[in-house]
Amino acid sequence: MTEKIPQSIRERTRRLAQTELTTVAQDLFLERGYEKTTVDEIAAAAGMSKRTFFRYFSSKDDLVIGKYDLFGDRLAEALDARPADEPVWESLRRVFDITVDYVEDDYTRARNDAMELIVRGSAQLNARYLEKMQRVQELLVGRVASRLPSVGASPIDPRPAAIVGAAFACMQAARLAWLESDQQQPFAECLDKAMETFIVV
Amino acid sequence: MTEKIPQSIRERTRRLAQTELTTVAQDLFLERGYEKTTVDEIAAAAGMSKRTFFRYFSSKDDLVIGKYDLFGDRLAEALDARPADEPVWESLRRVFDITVDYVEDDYTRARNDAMELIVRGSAQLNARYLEKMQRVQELLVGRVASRLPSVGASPIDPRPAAIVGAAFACMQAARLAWLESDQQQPFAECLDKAMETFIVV
DNA sequence: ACACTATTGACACCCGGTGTCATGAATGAC
DNA sequence: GTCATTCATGACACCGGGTGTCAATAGTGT
Repeated sequence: MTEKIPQSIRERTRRLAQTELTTVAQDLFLERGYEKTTVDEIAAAAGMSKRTFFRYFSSKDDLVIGKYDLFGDRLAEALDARPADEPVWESLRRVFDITVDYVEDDYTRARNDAMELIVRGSAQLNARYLEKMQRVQELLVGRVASRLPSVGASPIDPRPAAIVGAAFACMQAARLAWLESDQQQPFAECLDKAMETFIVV
Repeated sequence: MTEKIPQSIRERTRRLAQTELTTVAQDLFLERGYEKTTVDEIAAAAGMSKRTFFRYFSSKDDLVIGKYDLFGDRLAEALDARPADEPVWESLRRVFDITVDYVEDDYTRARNDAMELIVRGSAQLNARYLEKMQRVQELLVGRVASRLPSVGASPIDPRPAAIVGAAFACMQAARLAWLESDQQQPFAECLDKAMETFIVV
């Protein structure tokens, strides 16, 4: 009876080490930039060896953008929770409320924005980020397809992927506009404005 | 009178070496995959040293996706050539005719498709590809913004980026659908179907 | 106290990428 | 034709991200 919860102590210390590592790394990134900070330095600053760092994160990129792996699942879950007869575009907008809450949350905001800048500041990292987002989109495409009035004729329908991709494009655009406007108006409004540009047939 | 054309012999041999390198590399990539092929191997197969390889391509990725740098300029140029009073969505569709021609060209098709598979087969490469495409999009956003009936009120308008992003999402979706349907119907039809899903306000 | 297991660091190694330098070939001037 | 310049090349050493291996050690259960 030493293990009440499936992942206990070991797992918990692991999480601790990871968060410690990320905070230390963030400071270094903000200080001298992502690419000019070596894994050796991060590891040393956290009091461990490079080899051990790679036991906590599969890569240097993963330290920054690894968290987006859960993001996809959360979106998929949220989409499943929407009523089946709701127009897809509306469903997607509601699903993005997850992002809205996350982005507008005062508590995590400062750190998020910092990370956002780090990601945009490195081509390497930005590339990885976009790839992750593509993976996230793939999780949604199937679900959108099943909600679409299928036109049996066409062999493979490009529309589900187009709709999901367009929705993500709106979110990216909204996020960028929001960041560049110094958050004058709520992010939700930016997103609404972007998504209202399109009427989905 | 040894130099009729601004870039002659030197530049020409350079191009030759580059194409030689790419064909050799493609063969190796198709044989054992992108990531399992080292730059040393590519260079050796082309009869040169690794150091020389990097004088022809700035990176291993660049050998595969470097060509997309020109792509952005061509799209921007094509967009500039569209009538100013044409609806943007229509303009973008017409601009994408460049891609349509390229994709459907029988001569380059086999090689393109091979490259496409290589790119999709490597997370690393795919990430870089997406990043390049984002850069391409950035070239178009400003132009779209200037064509949009501007609503002076909003500080920074998310719509231009959203529109361009959505258009690219349509192109990606169409390309994927076309590839997966074994090119039964023309690519242009896939693209039309994807883009007709949206009405841009 | 003992055995077992997970974590760690040290080390060697691979690969992508860069700086440096000496060699050598093509080019141009005389 | 000779000489000097210029550019491409290869060899080499190096950096940083990432992995495999192994021995030492710490934590845990009995």
